[in-house]
Amino acid sequence: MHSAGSAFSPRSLRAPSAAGLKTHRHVRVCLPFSKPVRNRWEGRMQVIAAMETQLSNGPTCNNTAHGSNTINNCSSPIDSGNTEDSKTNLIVNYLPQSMTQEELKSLFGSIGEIESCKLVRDKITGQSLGYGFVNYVEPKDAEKAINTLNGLRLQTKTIKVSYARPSSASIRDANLYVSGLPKSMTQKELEQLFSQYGRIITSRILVDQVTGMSRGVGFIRFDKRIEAEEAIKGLNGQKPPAATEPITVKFANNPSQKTNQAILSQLYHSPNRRYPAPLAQQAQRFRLDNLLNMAYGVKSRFPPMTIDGMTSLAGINIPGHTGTGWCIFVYNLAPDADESILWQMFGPFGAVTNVKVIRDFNTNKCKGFGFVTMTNYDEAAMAIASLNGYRLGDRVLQVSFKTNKMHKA
DNA sequence: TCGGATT
Repeated sequence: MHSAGSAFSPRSLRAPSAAGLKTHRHVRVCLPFSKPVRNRWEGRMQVIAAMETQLSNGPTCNNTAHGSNTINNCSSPIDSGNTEDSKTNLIVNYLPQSMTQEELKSLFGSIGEIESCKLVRDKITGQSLGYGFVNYVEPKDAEKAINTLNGLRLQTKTIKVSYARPSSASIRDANLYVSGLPKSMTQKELEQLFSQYGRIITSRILVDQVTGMSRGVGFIRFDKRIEAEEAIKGLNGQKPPAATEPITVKFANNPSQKTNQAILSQLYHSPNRRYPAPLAQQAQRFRLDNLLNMAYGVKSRFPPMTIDGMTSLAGINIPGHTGTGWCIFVYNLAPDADESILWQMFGPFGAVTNVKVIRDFNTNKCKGFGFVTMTNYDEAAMAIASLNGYRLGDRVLQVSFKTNKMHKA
């Protein structure tokens, strides 16, 4: 966030460092004084100022890292001896979702002449996938771009600029999703665990945005797909050293899938939707109950605009409320229930952002319950009031806001 | 009978 009247904050730039890559994350920018260089900085600042003004603070979107440097990359003799790697082609990761190819070119063009520039987009939706490629004419400019733009803060993102690996089929689908990690495990320990299977390109442990604590899940991108396959064979279901629970290792979802799902969900809920869901008419029947509920003040009990402030400032717990919406517990689902039934049941009531059927790890059958996240309180309340007691097949569902208490004896 | 977590 920047103050009014100064769209550009110098602290969001990393200063160029004589030492090179890694030492200047918190160093203030010092403007060089020679005229051509100074103009470059000014040009870059204008671009960034324009972007920071133009790009609203929207929700953070998925990015994909395909680069060539791990975070604690120590340039090894093996790497530097590789003459096949391009010295002009860069991959830029963690771009703000709304940044266009033109803005990318403008930003990197302030360093030197660009041979080509490509922002990678989702094939179907055209949405940015948050990364792109910049190929310079001169290797010197590529190096300079890494030194001056890697780590640049744009919006809520810190961009990563590194040499791109040569495009190849063998490096595709080499990204792993890891869950069940001990909360105490560090990124370094995660890399140590996986490095026995190959060269790690990127690694990450996701953290809770409020507490900063590990969420026990993360990503490992290997250089080669076969390395990732071997890591799954070797580590999935295994206990890391000193861990009490086994970890799950599988191929990561494509980040564009979630975007597509969200878009489909939005289409589904658009006012112009022509074809109602199979259960919509049945759900409609319950809206009378909803009116009664509203008359009893269900909606006004938690004025939506104040919920976030209440929970964040006072730290109080409201059943079902999470940072991203209202979580609903659905009980008495059949063993063969799947996510689509939850979409069908809850979709007609409003914005559904997530559904989940909880399955047994071994049998993959539904354990009898699931969760639905809805954005708006009143729609979630309506769904609960309507669907609690709903007869699905030969089962009567129980639907309520999710609580924290465990019901196992 | 109240999870998993998808950068």
